[in-house]
Amino acid sequence: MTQQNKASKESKELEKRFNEGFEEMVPDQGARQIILHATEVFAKKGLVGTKIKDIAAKAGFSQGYIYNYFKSKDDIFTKIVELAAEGAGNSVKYAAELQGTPYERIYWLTEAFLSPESIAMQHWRLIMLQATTSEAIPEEAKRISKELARKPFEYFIPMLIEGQQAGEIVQGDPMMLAITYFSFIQGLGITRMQNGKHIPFPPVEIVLRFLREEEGR
Amino acid sequence: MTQQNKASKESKELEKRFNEGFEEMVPDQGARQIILHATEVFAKKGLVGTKIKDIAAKAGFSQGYIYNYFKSKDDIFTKIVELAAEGAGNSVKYAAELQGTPYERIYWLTEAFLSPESIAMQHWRLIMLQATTSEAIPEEAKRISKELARKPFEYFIPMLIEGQQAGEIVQGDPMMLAITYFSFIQGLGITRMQNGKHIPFPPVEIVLRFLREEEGR
DNA sequence: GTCTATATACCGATAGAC
DNA sequence: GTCTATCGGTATATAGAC
Repeated sequence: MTQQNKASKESKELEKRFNEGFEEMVPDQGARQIILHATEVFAKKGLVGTKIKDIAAKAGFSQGYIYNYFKSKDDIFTKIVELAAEGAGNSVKYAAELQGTPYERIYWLTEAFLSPESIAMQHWRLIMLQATTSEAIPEEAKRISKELARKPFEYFIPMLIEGQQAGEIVQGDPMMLAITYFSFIQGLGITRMQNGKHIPFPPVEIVLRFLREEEGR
Repeated sequence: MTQQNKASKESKELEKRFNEGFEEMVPDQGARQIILHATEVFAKKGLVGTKIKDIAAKAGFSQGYIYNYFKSKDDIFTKIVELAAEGAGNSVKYAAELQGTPYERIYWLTEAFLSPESIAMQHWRLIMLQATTSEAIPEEAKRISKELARKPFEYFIPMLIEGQQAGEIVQGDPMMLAITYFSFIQGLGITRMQNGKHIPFPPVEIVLRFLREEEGR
């Protein structure tokens, strides 16, 4: 009766992939802790609205101690942007490598993206959003987000083309369809963040209907 | 060949409606000027990232002079949130009143929302986004945005239901479909803001496919 | 009317104490 | 290792000059 109660094991795997590489990219345990807390605060208050004190308080440190791990607030933010962009790319890459038809793989990916459980993913997304829309952002962070934002497309578009050839995906410019897809996902993610888990939310089938080749044609 | 080159006259009318009431709600000419410029800066830098100096410079005033029109930065921001929320409601309301089938009216509305010409509308939307996602926002602004955010739904949902009865719109919980619709629009609007006019963008037909009742069923 | 100058406060980053 | 104290810079809002 209700929407997707149990996520497929594939989508759960994808969620995990999103965070893979975190340990390697940030070897220090304390730094990871700070990043986790900082992500939450940045997502809610923005870069400028976030005070080092806020992050320190959440992480259980004093204000000054943060500077033993990072040399500036911008530094923390930039690192998070890097991790988030990397993670998004990895999810799509892994989805592309799964066993299944193109539509099935896109289905699992969508399921992972929209899962209400993956709060972390929603936070990353809000930070990426700031990195790409706001001007009050360190140049380095903008550069990274621009550079890495292409990765998801690189892996997604071949899946679309494959699906078009198999007659599963609607015809049309694959780049345009990919842009539409990620815009949709972004919009739904934001709605999730704004309203929490308990509003009516579309099942994956509805979200992907714009991509689906109609059987009756 | 390319996507919607000429917008329908209906959608242009809707864009205008978005700004209607601006003069009445902000009678003072100088205040309107400041709001227009402030909207742009807030959209790009966020509330905290925006300095009164930025707004003043754009409006051609000295920093201190702004305070002859508004008593604080929060005051300006809150006013903008109010105007934006009101405008969004008015667009949908007017769309619901147009002559045409439910699907046609939703089509025109979507056209208006996605028009690359209506930069102002995209700016309003980014500010509404901040008002609803950020914690570093005056309480009053949050209250207003929460209260007025329901208006678009009030006018949109009856159109959906009418369309369902006419067999134009897919079956399913109208609230869920409306949430999906506005999420989609929001996501596409953000993509527009991030990338400008010159990336591949879906025509309205593609965007609305998830709402369309399939003929072949 | 509009600008300049300033008081007040806050925050980021450093340096030094324990 | 972790915290406290502080310096310097910057922004808001006001008050007074022209």
